[in-house]
Amino acid sequence: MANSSYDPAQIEPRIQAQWDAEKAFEVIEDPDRDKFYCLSMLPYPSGALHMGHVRNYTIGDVISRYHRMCGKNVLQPMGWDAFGLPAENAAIKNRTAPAHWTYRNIEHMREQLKRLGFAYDWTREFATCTPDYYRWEQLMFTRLMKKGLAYRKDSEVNWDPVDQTVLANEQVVDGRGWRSGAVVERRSIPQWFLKITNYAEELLAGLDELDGWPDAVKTMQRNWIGRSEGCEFEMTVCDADGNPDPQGRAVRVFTTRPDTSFGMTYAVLAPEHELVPLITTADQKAAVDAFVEQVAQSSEEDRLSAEGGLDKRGVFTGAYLLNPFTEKPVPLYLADYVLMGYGTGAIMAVPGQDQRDWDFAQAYDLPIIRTVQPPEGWAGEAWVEDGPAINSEWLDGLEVDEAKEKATQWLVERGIGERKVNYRLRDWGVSRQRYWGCPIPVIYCDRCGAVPVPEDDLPVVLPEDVEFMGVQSPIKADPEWRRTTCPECGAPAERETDTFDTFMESSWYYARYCCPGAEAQVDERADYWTPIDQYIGGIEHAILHLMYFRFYHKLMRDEGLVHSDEPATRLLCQGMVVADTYYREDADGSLHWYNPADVDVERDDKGKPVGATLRADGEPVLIGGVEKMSKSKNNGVDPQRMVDRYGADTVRLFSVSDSPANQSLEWSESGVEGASRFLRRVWTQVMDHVAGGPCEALEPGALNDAQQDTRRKLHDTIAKVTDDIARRYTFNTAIAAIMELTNHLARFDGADAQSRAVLQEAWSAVVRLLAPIAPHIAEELWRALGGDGPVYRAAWPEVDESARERSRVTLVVQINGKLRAKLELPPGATRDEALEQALAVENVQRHVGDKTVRKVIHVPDRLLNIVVG
RNA sequence: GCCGGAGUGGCGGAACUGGUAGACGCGCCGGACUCAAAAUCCGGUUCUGGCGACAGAGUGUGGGUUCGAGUCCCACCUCCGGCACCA
Repeated sequence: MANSSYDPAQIEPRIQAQWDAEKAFEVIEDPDRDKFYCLSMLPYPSGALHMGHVRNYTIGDVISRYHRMCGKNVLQPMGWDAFGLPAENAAIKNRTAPAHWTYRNIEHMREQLKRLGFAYDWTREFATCTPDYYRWEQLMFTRLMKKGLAYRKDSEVNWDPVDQTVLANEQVVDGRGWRSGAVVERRSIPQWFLKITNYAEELLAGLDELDGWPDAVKTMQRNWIGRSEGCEFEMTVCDADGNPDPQGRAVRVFTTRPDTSFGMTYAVLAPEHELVPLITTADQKAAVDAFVEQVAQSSEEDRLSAEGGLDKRGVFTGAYLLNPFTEKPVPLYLADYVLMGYGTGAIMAVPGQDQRDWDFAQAYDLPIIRTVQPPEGWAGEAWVEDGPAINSEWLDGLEVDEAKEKATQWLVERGIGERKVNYRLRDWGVSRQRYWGCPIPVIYCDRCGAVPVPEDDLPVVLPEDVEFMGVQSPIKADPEWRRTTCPECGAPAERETDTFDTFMESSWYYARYCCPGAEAQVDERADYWTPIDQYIGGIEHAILHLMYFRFYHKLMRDEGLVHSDEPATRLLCQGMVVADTYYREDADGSLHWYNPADVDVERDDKGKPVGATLRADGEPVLIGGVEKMSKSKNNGVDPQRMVDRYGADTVRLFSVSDSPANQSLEWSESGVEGASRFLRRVWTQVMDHVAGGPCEALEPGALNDAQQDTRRKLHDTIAKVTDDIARRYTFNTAIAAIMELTNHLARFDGADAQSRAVLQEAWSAVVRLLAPIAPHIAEELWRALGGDGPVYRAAWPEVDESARERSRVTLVVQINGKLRAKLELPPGATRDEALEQALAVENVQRHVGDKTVRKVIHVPDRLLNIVVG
């Protein structure tokens, strides 16, 4: 094999077959070794891999292979998030069953992953749409029902009145059903929820312990949970004169600013509030009914588009509430800016201290009383910052924090209210009115109500061999599937036909990988592997998936299934893959997008792009800038084509070489060629070295300067690459350092025996440093260098600190902070020695001239700054 | 509006703890090899002036701290991401 040229198409499948034969990446629990669980978020089997997958899985594979070489017992599994709406859409389009489409895609994508050489333990693979998997989440759900952590309540859905079906949000296009084109209605139907809010405090507090998670993700989750402290108190309904409601009704409000209560000039109920029909006065009934109807009609989108809330709408109920602080009545309104889903669905309004209340008060001509003194010259509207209380009787003069505390105590002591913590987080609605999902294991009996399917009757299997037309779920359309008997009373009953949100499957898959075949959701093997040591996935999952995943881990912990509090200790969110876009504009203004692979770019003589033409017709196209790879901008690059053309190692190398893992990666064909060129150079250089025959043993004490320099460079590089991969996730700088070293080795002229020994040490290290990133070529070169066993099992190179010691260091000489000279000195030079040497340099003398040296800053072995003036 | 993150050559990016700004790669320019081209190899490449040694300027803008600032502080501008009437 001496000097054959680098041919990835020939090498890579052969190496992959070898790994398969050796069962190279199959692992079992081993209590005597440190484990490392490295997990990339599992893919949805959409049909083919895209570059985002390649980048995600390459990052995971680099980390996995690195830790394996460091001697860890590494688990890196892979599977399929196989339920979901796209399968239903594809089923309609291709006239096949969703299951068939899904399994076929899995077959294809598995082959693609294998062709990329990822070190997965394929014996642990599963698809979440199989009963062997989802039966366990059905079991967990029935247990949660019994614990009261799963409950049913009415909630709104999108209803297509023509197709008579519920639509997912993605199926609503401009307020109309995607198939029927009918205007979508809001309908309230009973749905299942999991009480994630019971865990709000723990989910929030746990973030403080997750040192290995990006701050961005933790911040987003904190905001999403949205904890706020305040108090809830009651106000009695009354008339304009303060005479109490004969029925003794009262309204509870939540506020974070009890200190401002003396400035309450009105109060507001959400339009959906249960008291609305009960307390509205006869003369206001017509107006209130009209308003409630108007709000109900306006879709979610309308309410969202009125964001920022300039147009706050409302109506007077005719009723009043008695402000306990002033014992005076304030008018009670309905308004669309008060949400039923947060707090109590009712607020006290203090326009002086709340901008929304200010806006509403202006629009409805309500009085404004300031209760916090704004600073001098304040010309704004509501004042929401700190300041002394005013117009507040016994609170006057107190700062906000003191006044809050005093007002709260006052409410508590009188039994009017209590301290209360509220969360923005809502319970997790898990019902989906779709077919292709895990059936919710519930039976409805007229007598017994909603009954969980008994554990022995699980799983409730979703039929896979179905006709799917897209109008209605086949299990909803099939009365036979629904029909059953009540497990409690034996009377005829019906099954739930809704299925779970697919986030349910992806909330616990990581634990199932640990224990294939377990006769429980997970078994004790999960305690060996979890928590995940390194989790990798896109930032788009920062909130939903990563919150449900943490929640579900705690649910499993509380069922005694796992014994840690958090599912993953380190999280890396990789950046997106982006690419140039090119387009033409038609006469009618519509844009046509052209794939970067079909476009030639023209540049000026500085290399700046000045135009682009479509290769097919030679006519110009416009440059549209860099965007996330997408179908709509036609700037996607097919990984398969890249692997076919350049090989898996090149694709892997490029996908981590051009930017840090957590930043976006700009795809460029010439960059890929650069990666390919680098691998070919390494190949040629190693093979040239190997062609020189066996090397004698290295004698570190007997090396000349050039040989020592090379060893220093080598061991500096090993240290840097190790730190970059293990700690910093900066594979780009790791690769740059390896390239620098190979450039150095190419110039290292060594035909004598010790030079060849240095080169042998160096190449053997370079090949191992590259092995996590480009494992196939590394395997081949490792063998050529006479390495022991396969490179994936070889030991990660160790740093020889003695090789890094320097006989000369570069001392930078500055005059008044400006670089004027560089000195090569032995390490450890004193300030005076350095100064003497520096002043001997002509350029330094020239800049010092006859000026006085006022100060000398000396950073040993690094820098000397001479301050003159 | 609120909360994050980021602005550095022609481009992607490097500079990790306040100490040589521009590593590495791409692109571009020049050269070698070749009948020629591709591939490969060698050299150059922040801007301005100079044959050069060198000098001046330079990390979004304006201030500040410091012997020294891409890095720290203050104010502002722009872009990206998240949340969006959460009382």
